[in-house]
Amino acid sequence: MKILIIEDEKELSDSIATYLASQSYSCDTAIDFNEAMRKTESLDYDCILLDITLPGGNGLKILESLKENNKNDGVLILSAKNSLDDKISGLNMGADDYLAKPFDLSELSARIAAIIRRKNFDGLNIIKFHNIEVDTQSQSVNVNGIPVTLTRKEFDLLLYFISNKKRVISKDAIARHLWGDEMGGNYDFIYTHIKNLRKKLSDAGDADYIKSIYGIGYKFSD
Amino acid sequence: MKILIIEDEKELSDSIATYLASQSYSCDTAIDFNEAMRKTESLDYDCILLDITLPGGNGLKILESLKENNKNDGVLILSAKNSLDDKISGLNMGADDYLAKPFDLSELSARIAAIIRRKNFDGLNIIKFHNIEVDTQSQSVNVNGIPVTLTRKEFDLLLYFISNKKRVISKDAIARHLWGDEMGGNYDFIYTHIKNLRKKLSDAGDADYIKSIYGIGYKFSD
DNA sequence: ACACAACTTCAAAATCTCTACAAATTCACC
DNA sequence: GGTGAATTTGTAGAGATTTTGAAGTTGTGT
Repeated sequence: MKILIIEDEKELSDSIATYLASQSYSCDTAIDFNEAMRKTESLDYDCILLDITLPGGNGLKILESLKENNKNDGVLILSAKNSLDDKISGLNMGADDYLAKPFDLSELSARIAAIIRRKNFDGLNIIKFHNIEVDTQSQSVNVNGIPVTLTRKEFDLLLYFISNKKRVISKDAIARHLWGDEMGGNYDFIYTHIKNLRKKLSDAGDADYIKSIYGIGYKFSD
Repeated sequence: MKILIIEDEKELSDSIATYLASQSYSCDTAIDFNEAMRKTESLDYDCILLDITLPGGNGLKILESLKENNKNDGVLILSAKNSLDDKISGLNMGADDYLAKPFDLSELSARIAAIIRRKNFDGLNIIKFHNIEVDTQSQSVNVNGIPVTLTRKEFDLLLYFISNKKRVISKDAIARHLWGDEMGGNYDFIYTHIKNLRKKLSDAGDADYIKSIYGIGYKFSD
């Protein structure tokens, strides 16, 4: 799960990132308006932590732009202002939740989990594709009723494929989704994880739904 | 056994918590709608005491959300209103029992015990998994007919595993179930208790049903 | 206050996963 | 078909997680 922390107080931002990393989220950070716009435009996040008061522009603009572009990243607003006004305008603009500073990291994490749950699965935890069932809560996968144990990266990969099924996904998008945006143009680990995932799925009697698109990436479909 | 007390009168909430703690339940509290939603979403309780009239939202909404998410926490409704209406709508929505304020703490405790008994064991006190028999009343365990004495944490752990058999359980879920939600990201005690539990079970001639899921948690199955 | 049991903390060893690199294969284009 | 680039596959070492044994702390009953 990828999270973007938009927050200008570097210390706070770092401590959030460290904590969320320990909860096995991968985090990017943005410290001003421009960096935030750049990252939200080019990448998809499962959840964005958005500080309203930001150098270079109002944080609500970022929210607005997300909605205009039909992105459906979850948004959790962080703000020192505990004013009802901010809360209301944020939620009206489509933010998913609001948290006033200062807050507990454990509370933050609980709310992020709630947002991601709601956003992705409409209250359900099981996503299916043909004979593959992915339970996002228990992080378990069944194929033809047979339980298949995947490693974390394999699970993330399969989940990403399934939630983008029938669409072509670039290796770059996969890389950024699973590892964040700081990585050279080396896709060796994608190749390896895909190989392992393919093997585990086919061992469970599955057709190979992971189609390679030469020069571009992959597509998950039948 | 974990109990959540959703009640905005802090004094009442505290006295319930103190009393139940003396009966060796572990209690969390929530004083308004949002806190209650957060805790019921992220944690599993054996029984939830639910005050209907709550700042921030109607308590019945919480009940509704529990049912939608297929949680099976037991629910005991507390309300000052002794009106038939409230009682009926609560029970219709799947609450397990109803208690009008003011009430005796001893009566409350008796009803909680009844709910937990019903919920977990359908009137029976013995849960089985293959050659393991867990008697929840006497807190005793038999493996292949041989009595095995477990400590309380070990017993809780085994009970949690058995009642969630064949599902992957995150270390986090285990931690929250056995210790509540205030704990850092340290799982050393889980490791130790699992080690001890495994040893006692295998000493009694059991296969190791406790499977480790690397990076996630455990699964109790064959 | 004492003894005993239960629980937690700590650190090492064992195990598993991820990444990096290299060889073999496949693909698109000529 | 030949060629170079891209992908697949195999393997080993680095890194992270879990297991384990043991020591330290807390709690309970007498």
